[in-house]
This record gives sequence, C-alpha cells and structure tokens, in this order.
Amino acid sequence: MRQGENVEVLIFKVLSNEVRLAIIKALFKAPMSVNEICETINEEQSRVSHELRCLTTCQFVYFKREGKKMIYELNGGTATQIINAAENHAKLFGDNIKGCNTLSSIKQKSVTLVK
Amino acid sequence: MRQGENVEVLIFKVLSNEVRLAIIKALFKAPMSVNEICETINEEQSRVSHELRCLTTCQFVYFKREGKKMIYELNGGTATQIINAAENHAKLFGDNIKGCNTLSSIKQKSVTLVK
DNA sequence: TATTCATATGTATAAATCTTCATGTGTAAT
DNA sequence: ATTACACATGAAGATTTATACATATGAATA
Repeated sequence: MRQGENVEVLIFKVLSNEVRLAIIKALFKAPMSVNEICETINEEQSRVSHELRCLTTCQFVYFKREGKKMIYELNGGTATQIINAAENHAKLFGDNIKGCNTLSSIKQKSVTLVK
Repeated sequence: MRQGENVEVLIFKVLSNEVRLAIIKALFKAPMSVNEICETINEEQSRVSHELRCLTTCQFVYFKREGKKMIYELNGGTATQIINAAENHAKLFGDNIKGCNTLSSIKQKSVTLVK
C-alpha cells in the first residue's frame, strides 16, 4: 500500500482480487472452515489463509474457533452491498470492460459513449 | 492484470487507486476539462490523462470535445452506487482498516469481531 | 507427551501496477 | 503554415502486490 492511502481505496483494493472476492462469495452461502473454503474455490490453503487475514483485518469477515477448525463468516451486509453495486455496473458495461488487457495502459478501441 | 480476471475484479481494481477515485469524485460535482481535473485534484496532466483513459475504457466516464478541450463527465450513477456502498463500510469499520500497512501482509492486531 | 489435524505465518521471487518524462497529435489562432 | 494550447501516448524504472514454499502454532487425540 502506498503512503496516506485512504480507507475507501483500501476497501476497493481488498475486493480487487480474484481469490479474496471468491472467498467472500463463498461465504455468502454459509460460514465455512478454511478447508471448506479451499475446496469451494479450489485454492491452496496458505493462499487462502493469507487472504483471510486480509479480509478479517478489513472487517469483511470474522472468525471463531471450533475445535481444531476456524469458522469464517461474513461480517454484516456491507460486502454484499458493494459487490451488488459493482455487479450492476458490470451488467451494464461489462462487455466493454472485458476487452481490457492491462489497467494503466488499457487499449482503447472506440469504447467511449457520447451523449 | 492477470489472465482471465473477471469483470468485477477489474471494476474494483479501477476504483482502488487514489487518483482514479479522486477524478471520479471531482466529476461528481460537474463535468470538467482535463486541466480543470488536474487543478481540482492537484495532479499532473499526463498522470490524469492516463487514468482518464482507464476510466473511459471501463465506462465510468465519457468525454466530448469542445474546441481544444476534452470535457469529461460521469457516465450514469453506477460509480456513485459503488462508492456509496464502500463509504458505508468505511463508516462502520474504517478505524480498523486505517491501521493497515500493506495489503497481503496486513499486521493483524485484535481487530476481529466475535459474535 | 507424541502425533496428527487444521490453520497461520515468514519470506523470497515473480508479476502487476504506478509514476514520470519525453514526445506525439489534434485544434485553433496568428 | 507556423505556433501555441490542450491533451494523449509510449516506455522504462520504481514500487506494490501476488504467489508458492517451507515451516510454525494450537487443539485434540492416542
């Protein structure tokens, strides 16, 4: 992260990652242990643990111990709200966005709307 | 961007940048030329142009020429929806998130909620 | 208490993104 | 047609983030 970065930017950074987003979406359905998350999203355990730490720190999920397992659960509905709003944009404009190869240097090909 | 990345992740990536978010927020108020954006958010022109290209490609803004100037304008309300939802999360949990130093290796300090 | 299971953490390399500088392009005015 | 203005683009080095591997930790059970 860069210096002085604001909270909103950080929130979007957390969500702008395939694995973290997949974890959140998996937890939409139900609380799960780490292994269950790994199976659901088909990712390696240490990878998932790293991302879960990020998600708990940013309060998108919390956890509780159950014997040897850690059960992760979504924290409130804010993640859902943000993701739904993004899905709305994706629904409207997704086809254009899909063509992107890089972020800073996206190849622009007559994708601009003009009123 | 990584291979096969989905549209939602890309949308969040676009928003997870100080300058791009600042541009969008500047355009909340009114359509502006590139120079006006530069002055408003206090950033260099080439930087702003690069980020505007990203924003137009992803359909958050569009533009029209007016003489020598290019006037940039927000495209619909989806950006506002997404940002408002993020602000909602920030309002609830921002204090914890602020403590973060890096993204993948956030230092976790008893920030976890337990029901 | 030794072992196994479930998960977390540290770290190094690879990959992506940011940022700046130099320069290119289009429009309008001289 | 030349110049100035407004903006866009290319590219490279700097910085951040992702990813994978090795290993550590805590709980339960033998």
